[in-house]
Amino acid sequence: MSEPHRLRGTVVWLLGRAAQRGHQVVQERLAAAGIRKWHYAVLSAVADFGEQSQADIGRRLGLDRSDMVAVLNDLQADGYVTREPDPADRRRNIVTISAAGRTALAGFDRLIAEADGHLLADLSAEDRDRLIALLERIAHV
Amino acid sequence: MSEPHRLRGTVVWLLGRAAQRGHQVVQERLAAAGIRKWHYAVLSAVADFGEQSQADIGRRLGLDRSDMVAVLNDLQADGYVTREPDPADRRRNIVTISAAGRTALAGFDRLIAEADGHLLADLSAEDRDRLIALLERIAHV
DNA sequence: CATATATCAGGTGCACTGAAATGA
DNA sequence: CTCATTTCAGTGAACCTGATATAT
Repeated sequence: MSEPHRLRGTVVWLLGRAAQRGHQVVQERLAAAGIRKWHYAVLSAVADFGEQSQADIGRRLGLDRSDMVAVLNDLQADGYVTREPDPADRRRNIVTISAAGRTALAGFDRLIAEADGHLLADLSAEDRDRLIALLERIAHV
Repeated sequence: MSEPHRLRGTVVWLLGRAAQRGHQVVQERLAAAGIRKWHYAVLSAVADFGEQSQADIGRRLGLDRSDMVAVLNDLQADGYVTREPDPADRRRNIVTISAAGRTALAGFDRLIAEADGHLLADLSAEDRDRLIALLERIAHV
């Protein structure tokens, strides 16, 4: 039950399959925590970079402005972030992580680390570093 | 405009970004040819392995039975494949590539090779081999 | 009876576009 | 007036499930 030789030879195909498996591994863990991958990414950005506008977060992560609204609606409903208009520029919403958000994020971190470990179970530490270095050169960074 | 440190450290995230970029590079080329990635994959499978049922192709590629129907509808409408009931087992459709399908596939091959080359432009031949080897160990293969 | 195939209907997450309202 | 931000409405591709008709 092997793949066509054309597909086995293409990196894009292989990359897609690997990423799909990675996504599954992550998703099944995050789903148990009630979130999806973009919730984790946005919450991480808010935690790392402090108060910032939605547009800033979106540009950092490569998340569309439209999807950002939906993700923040969820995070806000869960009490993980707050949205307040920026007094200095009232077009903007300042997004801030809450105490509950930090606590939840710590739990999500463990799930992500577990997913990463599971995905890379067969690779040595050197292989993981090599893979990361190669992917960074492809992902445009 | 950097990423959160949590995301930069996770392979799943990086893998997803790299695959997304790869998908874009492929998609914009295949779209110009009027197909999508699964059309190429299915056509490749039919070309490589000869006449076979839809279910066989789907299992080879990891394509859902439901989406397979839609892809084959398109390929058949384009005259790239034929679907005929198997006389030996009339539940099955025998899928066969046509002459036009082979001609089109040769063109698609060039597009995919170009996309792969573009995606891996910064990598040496050794790096590409290393990347392929590492991805195969992740993709489960 | 159980199993396999092809098909259809539909749901969800994701990437993306267009337009509107508000404000700098 | 131009531009940026947020929000809403909606599209398309990918992934997946359930149900049905048909044949083994």
